[in-house]
Amino acid sequence: MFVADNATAPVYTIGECARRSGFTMDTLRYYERIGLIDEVRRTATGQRRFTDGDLEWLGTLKCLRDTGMPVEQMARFAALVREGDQTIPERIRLLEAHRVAVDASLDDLAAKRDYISGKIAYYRSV
Amino acid sequence: MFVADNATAPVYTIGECARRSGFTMDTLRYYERIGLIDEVRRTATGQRRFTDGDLEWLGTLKCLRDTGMPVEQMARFAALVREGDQTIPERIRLLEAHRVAVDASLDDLAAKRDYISGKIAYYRSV
DNA sequence: TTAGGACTTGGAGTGGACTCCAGCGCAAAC
DNA sequence: GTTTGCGCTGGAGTCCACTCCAAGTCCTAA
Repeated sequence: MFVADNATAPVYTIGECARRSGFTMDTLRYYERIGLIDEVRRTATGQRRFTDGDLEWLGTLKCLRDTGMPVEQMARFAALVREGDQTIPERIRLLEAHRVAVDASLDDLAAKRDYISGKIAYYRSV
Repeated sequence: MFVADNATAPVYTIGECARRSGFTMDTLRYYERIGLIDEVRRTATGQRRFTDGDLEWLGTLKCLRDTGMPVEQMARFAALVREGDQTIPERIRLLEAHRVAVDASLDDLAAKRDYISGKIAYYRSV
């Protein structure tokens, strides 16, 4: 399920990977440079080839990023993943702390949405 | 209800206003400079004195800002408010468009929170 | 085989939203 | 009445997260 046959697994150019992941090509290269993505495999001539595994990881990164996690914290998470299974408890702690933050921002956002609705209703009543 | 007696209405220093509004003093001055806040009243020696009315407006700005509205769009909203009641229909349009955006980001955030929860559950199961 | 698009690099540049600073005047608490 | 601290200005600086660039190489479809 997670480990595809390398010989036949589809690989993606950076353009295709950008299309599929929702990041730009520049962002993908940037993320690789700062260590958010492991060294991406290359063709003999040096072009990047992303795998489905890379895409899955990028999906996780997208989720963390879009929920407001700073790049630096994502980098710490990426480092933990690289270190192996013994870091799973710490990864859990990190994700739980993040979930708490996301929940708080959901609550805050919902309250503010209601405030905006109230404002609209007020303007309509004028 | 909205128009207090100016002679006795409480006024706030910029520090107090910062504490109450949730913006920093620097941000308040910055917002005034770029026209997000009307010219704030001053003491004879030039110090700012914010009123409850200012604070109410700052509450609206905080709400818009915290829900992701760019400063430039808030400035357009502020300009509409300054122009008077005939701009109310346009203000409604602006706020409704913003509410749609906020709703979308609420949905997105909730979905991503669930993804994170799933990730945590997965790590726990390992 | 060749045209045109996709990809490479390191480094510089951008945009948004603040945030800080120096050097000063004013306030208010003891 | 002085010290401690708050506030003033204009302009420069910062931070984050990209984003763009030039000059070159590579890939693919006709």
